[in-house]
Amino acid sequence: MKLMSFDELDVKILAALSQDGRVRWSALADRFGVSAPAIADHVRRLENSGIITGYSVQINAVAVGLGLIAFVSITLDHPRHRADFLNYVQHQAHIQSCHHVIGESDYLLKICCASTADLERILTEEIKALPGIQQTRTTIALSSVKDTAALPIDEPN
Amino acid sequence: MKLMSFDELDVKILAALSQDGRVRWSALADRFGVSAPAIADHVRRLENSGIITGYSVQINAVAVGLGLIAFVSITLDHPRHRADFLNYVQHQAHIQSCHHVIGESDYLLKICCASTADLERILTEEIKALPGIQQTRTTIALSSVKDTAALPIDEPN
DNA sequence: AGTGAAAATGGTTGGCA
DNA sequence: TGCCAACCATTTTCACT
Repeated sequence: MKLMSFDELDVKILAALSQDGRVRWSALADRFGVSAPAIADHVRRLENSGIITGYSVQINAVAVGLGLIAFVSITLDHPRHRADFLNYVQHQAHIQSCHHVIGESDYLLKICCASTADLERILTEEIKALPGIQQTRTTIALSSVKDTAALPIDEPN
Repeated sequence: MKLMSFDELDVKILAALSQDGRVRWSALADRFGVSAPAIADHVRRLENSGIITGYSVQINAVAVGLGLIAFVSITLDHPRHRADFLNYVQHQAHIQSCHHVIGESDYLLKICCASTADLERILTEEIKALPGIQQTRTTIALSSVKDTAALPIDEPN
């Protein structure tokens, strides 16, 4: 993973791939007025430099029965419990994100699950059963106005 | 967008595409013991039924200078201002998510930006300038332990 | 639904500007 | 770095089960 400077074409490619991660190199080549191998070169470089970390599909969570989103603020009572906690977080697929935050609590988790019963199990049997959890505060989302992982990268002209 | 039941192969495909959104149909065909057209058929059906909503690239936010994440809780002082607020949220690329929540505040935003100066501008010039914002509370993320959009879909055996 | 083979499209490699 | 052209791989279509 080496340092890299990106040019305008790289930014255009990142913006385009954010919208359609399976777009053909040839389509981008036509759109940006270069050849397909040129696009492939840029993409390879973005991948090798660690700027592009992967590709994924976007799935309608409600349609697959995973429509409940909850945010859980967690305060740990001692730094000694941090490693176990982080290990737990990394291994649970229903924990979509975990941010170390500054302020009232230590960590903010976003949990994606099927139902309130499911959430209840995660909170009581998993999270509160971990060592060193001093306090949790759970906020349930009534609806998702917007929920994307896309970065604010604008396509240059 | 019609109702659809999914079988085991669909679940396998969704799990595989979550890990690699650009994987070749032929590779999935080999892995799951079916033909490439069979994979293509399933994927097309998942797309047409609205279960797959798109594909995207995963980008290292820090590497492109967008390493500051903040969570902003917002309380609106009157439902009349809701439409304007939601419209604002939809049109700002740096607002990655907005959930209508139950509890102390009305909405929880996740903001992705370049710096504290950038965040300051967003908060004071954009958000607090909107009509009907009664209260905001901002939490800055020190680090992201985990941050994925992947749904908890396990690959069946 | 799924298959297999043919036709079409797209990707990759290597020589060169 | 980028292009072109040829070669190779993949996707798509279609008749059939």
